Amino acid sequence: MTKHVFITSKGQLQARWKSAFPDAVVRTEPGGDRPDVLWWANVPLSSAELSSAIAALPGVPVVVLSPEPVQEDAMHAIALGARGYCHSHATPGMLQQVAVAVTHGGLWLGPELMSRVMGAASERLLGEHPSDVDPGLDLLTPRERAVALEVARGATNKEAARRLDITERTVKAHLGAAFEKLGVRDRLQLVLALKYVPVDVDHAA
Amino acid sequence: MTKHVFITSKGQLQARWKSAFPDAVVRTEPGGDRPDVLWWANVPLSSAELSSAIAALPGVPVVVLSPEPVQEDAMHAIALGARGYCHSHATPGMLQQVAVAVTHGGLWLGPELMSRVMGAASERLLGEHPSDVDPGLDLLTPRERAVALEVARGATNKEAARRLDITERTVKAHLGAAFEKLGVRDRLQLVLALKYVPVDVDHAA
DNA sequence: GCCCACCCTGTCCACCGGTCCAATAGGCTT
DNA sequence: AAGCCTATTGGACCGGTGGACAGGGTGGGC
Repeated sequence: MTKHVFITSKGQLQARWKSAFPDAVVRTEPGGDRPDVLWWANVPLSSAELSSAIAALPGVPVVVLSPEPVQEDAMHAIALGARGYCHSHATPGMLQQVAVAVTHGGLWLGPELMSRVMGAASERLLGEHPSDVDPGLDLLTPRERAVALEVARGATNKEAARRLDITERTVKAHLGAAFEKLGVRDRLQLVLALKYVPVDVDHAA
Repeated sequence: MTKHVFITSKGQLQARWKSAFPDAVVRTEPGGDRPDVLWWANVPLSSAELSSAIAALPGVPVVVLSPEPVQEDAMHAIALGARGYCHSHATPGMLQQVAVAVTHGGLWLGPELMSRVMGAASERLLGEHPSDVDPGLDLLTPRERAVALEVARGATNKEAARRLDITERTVKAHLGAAFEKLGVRDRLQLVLALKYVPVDVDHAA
């Protein structure tokens, strides 16, 4: 059975935690035994205390709970080795999700933070060389490509039609072909699929 | 029950995957239905295919499997939105661990990569942050931001509603508010406003 | 207390977007 | 000549989308 230990200076929200994990233990200091998940609700966030707590329990995932999530706090926590960062008012179900994720080796951050962290890490590690990502634009015919680029700039079908001097119907035809070739279902996903291409391409009428 | 779909160009290692997930399905293309986890064993790694596969299944965690893990490949996968990166020769037990972590909202990377990614993200986000924050996201309320991010991943209103556990109507409300605040007219331009800074609106007129 | 911002939901409706059914015409390969 | 790809357009269909009215609930500030 999974053992959960909550560290908190003030005794807040214990009811909610107990609801999520009936066997949870609430403490004011990370002493003694070895939990399966250590929930760090000790506000304000002290880097020193948190890092020593994490260091003292190698292999034990530590999740930081914050009453009002701040991305910068989250980044500090991650930098110190925390495996999760979550709203302390999260629902019991959410806490259970987090627990499952981190006890299985995962990092849990919440959608917004997660995408930000992943984006930042890629930027940092991939750096200047965006590498040769094949854009998929090569798969398209010239006309399909032109339409796709118009759409990727945020144009409606009607606007693209006017700019390319064709009917809206034709725009739809080319777009449909592009969807098919790129394996996407709508214009927004087409833009996402084209996102990773340097947009220096000029679109001449 | 969790449904696992493995995408692979050559049919390798299926026995091991079947061992981990007896109900797994192996395919050569990410077509049709909606799995709970999409395992991407399609080597060599094609950014376009992977990104469109990820975009086509918003909300479905995608885990990339590699016969010989390369950190750079892993970073590309992460940058494209994969929720995990793992050795394709991993034991069934390990794969199950990964599956559990990602299906519960986690990111699974393996200890070494994980610490590297987290370190890089911290450096990038804490170190020097020359206003690299999206200027638009700050204008939005937390809920509007969450909806906007779902939409920015290619989700429809309905899908965003399901993921955020609200009605489609509420998604529209938040989305409409986001449009208003960011001065855009539709979801596609919202995505452009969030991703790109240099938005030349010359053809909005 | 009242006001306000935020969050959530509802109905109605016009429009847009994507896909189905076609057709015509030019260029290219076989 | 036959066959295929590309480009172009038409009509019709229907679901997704966005705006325009609504409202109700909560929590914080004055």
